[in-house]
Amino acid sequence: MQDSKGVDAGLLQSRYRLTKQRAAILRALEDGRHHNAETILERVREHLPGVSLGTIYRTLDILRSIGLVQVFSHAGGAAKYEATLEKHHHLVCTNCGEVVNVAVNEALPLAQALAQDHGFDGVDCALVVTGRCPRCARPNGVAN
Amino acid sequence: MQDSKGVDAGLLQSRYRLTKQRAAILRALEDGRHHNAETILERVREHLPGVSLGTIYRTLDILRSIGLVQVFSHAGGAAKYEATLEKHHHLVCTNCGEVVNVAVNEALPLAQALAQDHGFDGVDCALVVTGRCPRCARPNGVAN
DNA sequence: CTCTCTGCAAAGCATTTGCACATTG
DNA sequence: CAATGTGCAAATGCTTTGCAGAGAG
Repeated sequence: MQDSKGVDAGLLQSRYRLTKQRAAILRALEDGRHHNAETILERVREHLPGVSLGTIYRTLDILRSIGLVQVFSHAGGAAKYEATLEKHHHLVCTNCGEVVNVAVNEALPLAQALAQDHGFDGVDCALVVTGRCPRCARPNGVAN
Repeated sequence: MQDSKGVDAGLLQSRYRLTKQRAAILRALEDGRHHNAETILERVREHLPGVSLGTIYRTLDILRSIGLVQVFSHAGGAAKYEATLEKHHHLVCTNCGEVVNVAVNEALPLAQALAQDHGFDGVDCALVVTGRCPRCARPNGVAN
């Protein structure tokens, strides 16, 4: 909880209030992993039993809009949310939507240069590599 | 239509039949741009009026599962589908889901190395950079 | 003749939204 | 007390799926 100050900072700087629900949602994302709305609700309810799913979604959308959270959606499944903590890369399975974090060992100015060239505001976690995760990878054109 | 042979090749090599519906869907994606299922349906119906939306989704999922199509999903909107034509990068807006293609000027062995290290089967279009597109980019923490 | 594919329509489900009340500054 | 946030529940809309008939090999 000592570095939750750091996590909360972004919200405090924004035009949004830091309510106890929002703080709890940020706390639920502090493990740096990827959770869907349902899982986040469970984790938040451990501390705040009354919270509703609508609030989870509304808050996650706010956090996303101010860049504190990244979203990974894939067809036919719930989106996965991750707090923007430290700079790192992602491996996303094009089949099942699995997301794996990869530590950054070297700078990647190329990605940011690309983004800038097209007027994009780059975020911290800039690089996403898509492919088949080991579980989904199959020798040939075998479905799913 | 002369390079549709190339597009169709992947399907022919798979265990799936190359029906006229599937060929039409591939043709609808030949422009290399990003379309949602509804738009693809419209384009396909110009040639095959009877096609249903269910077939579009079923086919797109097959194409995705054999690597012929890439999907970009974002919360609160329809997924966008793109044929895997030439190697290129993507800029994805974390706010509105806008996808912009970026030509590849230099090789990116780093991304593929990352994927391999984690047992991922890399696909052709490997690099996705997430950020705010020019329309969504705002000076400060202003929502949406 | 068997297996695969398609159209249709219904179902499923994640996400969004309206509204009344609570909370915050 | 004015503005923002929340809970609840209903609505929305994309996507999936079951089934019967059509089509392909």
